[in-house]
Parts: sequence; C-alpha cells; structure tokens
Amino acid sequence: MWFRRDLRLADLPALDAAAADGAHVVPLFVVDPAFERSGEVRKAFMADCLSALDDSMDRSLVYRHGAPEEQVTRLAAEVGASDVFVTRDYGPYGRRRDAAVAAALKAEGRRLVGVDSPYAVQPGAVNKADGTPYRVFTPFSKAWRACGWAPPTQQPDVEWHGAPAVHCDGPPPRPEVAADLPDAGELAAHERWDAYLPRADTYSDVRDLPAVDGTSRLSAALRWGLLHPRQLLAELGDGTGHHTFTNELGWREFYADVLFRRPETAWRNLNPRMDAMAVDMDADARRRFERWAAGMTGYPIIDAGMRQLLATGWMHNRVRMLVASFLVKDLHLPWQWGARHFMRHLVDGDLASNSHGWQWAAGTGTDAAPYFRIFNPTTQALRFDPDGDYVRRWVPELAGLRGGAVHKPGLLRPADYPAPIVDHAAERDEALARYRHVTAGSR
DNA sequence: TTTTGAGTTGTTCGA
DNA sequence: GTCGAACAACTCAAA
Repeated sequence: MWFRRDLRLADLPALDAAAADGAHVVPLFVVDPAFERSGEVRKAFMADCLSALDDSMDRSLVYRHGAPEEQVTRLAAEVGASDVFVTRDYGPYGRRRDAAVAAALKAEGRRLVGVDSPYAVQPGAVNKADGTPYRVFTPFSKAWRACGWAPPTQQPDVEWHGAPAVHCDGPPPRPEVAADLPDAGELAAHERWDAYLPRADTYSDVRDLPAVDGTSRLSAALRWGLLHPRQLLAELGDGTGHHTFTNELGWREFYADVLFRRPETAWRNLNPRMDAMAVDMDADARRRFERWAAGMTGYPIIDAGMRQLLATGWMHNRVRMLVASFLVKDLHLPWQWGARHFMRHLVDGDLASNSHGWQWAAGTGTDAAPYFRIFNPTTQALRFDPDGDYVRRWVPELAGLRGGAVHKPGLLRPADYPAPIVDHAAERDEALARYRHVTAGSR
C-alpha cells in the first residue's frame, strides 16, 4: 500500500483492496524530491500527519527517499509484492508519476492498482447529456449530487507487523516552524469534524465572517486525506447550512474535474481570450508583490489576511477572495504569482482548488466572476469584519483603533503601519480600462 | 429548434 | 437614504 495524499486508515478503499483475503500489507511512503518545492509549513504538517499515520499502524510505515518509479519498484521487489495499491491521483504531476511507476512495475511483472479517488465522485465522471463537461458550477453541482456516493467503509482489520523487516529510510525532515498548525492525523481530523458537525447548521450564516470560528477548518485534513469527503457527506443533511457546506465540497470536486480535463490550466488561463490582459511584471510590480506577500499594503483587511497566512498556514476564505482580487485588480499582477505564494504557504494548498480559485478571482477561469466585479477592500472589511476584531488580531500596529475604524486608519494611522500602497478607486478604473482593452481587441 | 433566464461570493452611479 | 440599473460575455437548462 503506497500512501500519497490519503494519510488515513479508515474508509480507504485502496487499503481495503490491498488487505483483502488477509493479504500481508507493507505500507510505504515515498519522500519524493518533488516535495522540496513545498513551503516549510506544508512540510511540517505532512511530517506530523505521517508520524500519526505511522503510530496508527504500530510504526510499520516504510519510508523511502527518492524518485517514486525507482523506490516503489525496488520495495515491491524486496518484499515480493505482486500488486502495489494506491488511491488514484488525478492531478497533472500525480498522473505523470503514476504512469511512470506503473510502467516500471509492469516491466517486472507487477501491477500498480489504482482504487478510488480523493473525491466523492471521481473527476471526469460528471458530464452533460451530450457527454461534454460542465463549465458552470450550479448545473455541475446538480449533476454531481445526482451521481451519489458510496457510504464510508470501516477501518480494515489489518495485522501490522511493527518495525519493518525491510530497510527503512527516516521520515521526511520536519522543519521547525513558528506557525500554529492544525492538529495532525486522522484521529484529530475526526475529532474536529465531530465537534463541528453540531454547528454546521450555522455555516451559511457565519462562514463569511473571518473573526468568527464559523467553519470546519477541515481543508488541510481533506487535502492530506486524513478523512474522505464521503465521511462528511454521509452525515450532512438538507438544511440550509448543511446544503451550503455540501456545495463547498462540490466546488472542490468541480475544480478537480476541471483540472483533470485541462491539466495545463494549473498555471495557464482557462479562457485564452484573457491572455491579452495586460499585467505588470517589471521591477515595480515585484516590489508591489513583496508588499502584498508580507502584509504591508496599507489596506488593513488585506494585510491581516496575508499575515494570518504566514503565521498559521491558513487564511479565511472570504479574505482569500479579497487578497486575490487585490493582487489582480488593484496591483495588476499575474494571478500565478499569488497562486504560487498560496501553494507555498497554505497547509491546505490543493493545486486544483488553488489554481481555479485564483482563476475565478482573476476572471480567467471556469464560471469566472465578471471582471467588473471588483472587491472594494474597505467596503468588504466593514461588511464582514464590522467590529474590526479580525484585523486587530493580525495587525497589532492597529490594535489601538476601536471597532470598524480599524479598517480606515486615515489620519489615525500609527507610524509603524504603512500608508496604502495604491489608491483603490484609481486602480479599479485602471483594471476596468485594461479589461475594456481586451474585450475591444477581440471584437 | 429556438428562446429565455439564470448564473457563489460586487460596486458605483444616478434617480 | 434607498433602490434599480449598468457594468460583458458566455454557458447551460428549461420552457
């Protein structure tokens, strides 16, 4: 059983298949050199989840460092495995990697057996009546719900054998990070869900308020497969809050489906007409990006979000939209710069959701926001953080400003907090002018 | 087959 | 102060 982004034992059909008929299961995790590109916070969380997984199987997990097509093949030969079981990966890198591993195994008479997916409905399965994919979320979500999903399975009764009989490299290095990470591991994820579910009926009312603990905070658990969305869907009902929560899981599956069908859109515009949009990439653009990334734009809600990201590896969804809109429409930078920063720092960073969330904000993607829908960071802050508590938590320089006044420091701006780096009204006009240029050029 | 209306997350302007 | 229109262009499903 080769674990990748499914670091759990319960409701894991690939493990069920591996352990069928009492077969001896050797659990493997390959520390792929590709992980080197990850940010420190992501590496730390992954290492913690692996440690918890290893604990849950009596420290049987075999670590191997290196290219998967070599390491998987070598271990399979060492233990005489006829089959290597995996949960299928639908991402661009994972598909290439798995094709290479499958070919290497096949050359030695072994099989790579893909089972299940990280989704309730596997990417590629939801189609319109004519067989083509949906490009708008709402009709997708109706068809997705109509597909239905299997109930979760119980944890299989696998007999783990303790310390591996074969050579085992050490676990991946666990960087020391200042970030306040979520509790790692399958058990912690289930405890979080059990604690959240009784409050899920309030989801649609409070999910947009970044100062409130009004969401499940299970995004990282879903990303690393500490639990499967089936396990959540099985317990969600039809009330407004539960329906909205289910829709958010649907968005995750929608974007996985889009990326599966169009893998190049991880970093390229889905809508090629938007390739003509003028974006800034000069030295001043890089300077503006650095200010954005550091949380020093002078717009309090933007800076609070960017600092929350650096401090915790997570950012509230409403604020993700605001900082994304700000990067694209106020700073006129390529959405890919922001997407890359998010992937480096988010513990829940998922290529499909991240890239297409950014493309939604940038107006380049599937079912994209109309380009003229430009968030006003101050208006949004006053609406969704009316008491200013979120900003004061993450921007201590502004702690002396009371209530919503924290969103408009103006003349009360402390000396250690920056003045706004751009004027929103002027940059809004600039963004609309650039957009008009694109649409005029295509007529 | 064609038409029609709706579509995650908004803002501004003018009546 | 409130309210509706305008801001683009295209997809999709139902009528």
